[in-house]
Amino acid sequence: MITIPYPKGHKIKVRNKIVESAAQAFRTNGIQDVSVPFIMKGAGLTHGGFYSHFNNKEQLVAEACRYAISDTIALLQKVADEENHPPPIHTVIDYYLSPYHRDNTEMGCILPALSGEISRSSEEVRQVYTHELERMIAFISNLAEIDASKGSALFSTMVGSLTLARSVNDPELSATLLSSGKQYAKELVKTLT
Amino acid sequence: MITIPYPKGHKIKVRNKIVESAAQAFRTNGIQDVSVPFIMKGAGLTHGGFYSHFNNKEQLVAEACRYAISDTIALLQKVADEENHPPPIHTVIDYYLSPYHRDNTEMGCILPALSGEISRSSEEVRQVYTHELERMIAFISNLAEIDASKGSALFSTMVGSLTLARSVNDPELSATLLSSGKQYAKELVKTLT
DNA sequence: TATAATATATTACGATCATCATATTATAAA
DNA sequence: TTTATAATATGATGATCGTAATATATTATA
Repeated sequence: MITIPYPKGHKIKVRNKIVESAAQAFRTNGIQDVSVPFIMKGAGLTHGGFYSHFNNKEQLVAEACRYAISDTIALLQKVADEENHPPPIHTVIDYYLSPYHRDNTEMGCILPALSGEISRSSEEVRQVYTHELERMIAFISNLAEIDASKGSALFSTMVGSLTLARSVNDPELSATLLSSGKQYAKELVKTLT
Repeated sequence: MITIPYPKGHKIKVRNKIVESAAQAFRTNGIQDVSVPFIMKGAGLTHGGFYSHFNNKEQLVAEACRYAISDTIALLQKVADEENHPPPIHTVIDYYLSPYHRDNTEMGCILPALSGEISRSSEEVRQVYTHELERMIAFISNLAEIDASKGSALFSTMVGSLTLARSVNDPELSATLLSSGKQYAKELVKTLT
């Protein structure tokens, strides 16, 4: 009676591809600068089918943010597990404030790229963003073995340094922002009460 | 022979009003979300005359950034001069990471609001932005009596804390981001080498 | 193979954008 | 008061956006 015209799970897979495409595009070009047709093309589709997957662009923004931040936490966890010599939090700080992470925004943390725009987004999007940021701060605090208050200051330093390092034109200033951010972040972990 | 139909300095005054209108609008709503007609309306004009003042929107963005950051440095200088009891840098940190500054973006520092978008702007805009950020870091370093490297870490912490505090939905987390940012920024000034 | 149902593509709509061409207004000088 | 011209307004253009309606393509089942 009931026929299933496409393979089971097909739509979910396509939907995930759209979210992945959006997450990558948003990190590179912001939210407002990325159009629905562009996102759909990135997922190998045309724009028409978009609204059979999402109610509107805002809903996709929320899902893409959740996906991107979860993805970054998982990546940082992997980075922390890789090296055993320095404290794991040092490895994560070094990665987060590396030239590689600065220069490859499409694969990197979404927070420095989008926090400004998120402040002006819908409550739905901010709700998701808040929850994921809480998870990120918990992850960082746990890794550094500090409380959440200190952890939020640590992560703020990391985000601020990366944000500014990406915004400037001068390679030397950008390098200074990264390295001084690294140094202070590490000292913050052990020095401050 | 040569007649001057409008009062001397009239056009410059109007041009400045456009830049002020843009600076305020960009801080509140970002660059891409603010249209030329909207900016012109904010200056009491219609959109048509825009291109007799500026070659394009990008040029206005650069000028508005320069204006806004200079304006903020001047404001912070005033804040520093107001109170004499605590070290001036503490007064500035307290102001920068206050709920008032977080909640009144249209009058506040442009850097947390726009750094993400600036990363994806033209070289012309990034050039101006870089120069003004250098001035800001010099101002902060001088006020805190620390070197520019440490000053850039300090300012990164301030920017990161304010950016994240503005992006989240939860008042408690936002307050934590502000207060822990304040605390560690102050400790950074005196503690770290 | 034919059918039914669903996923995707094509096309269209109204809005808004940056930009530009042209018309109108305002005012200093004659 | 008239005139010349700079400053501003009006209106238009082509592009692109988010969104929706409709047509086509796809494939598990009968």
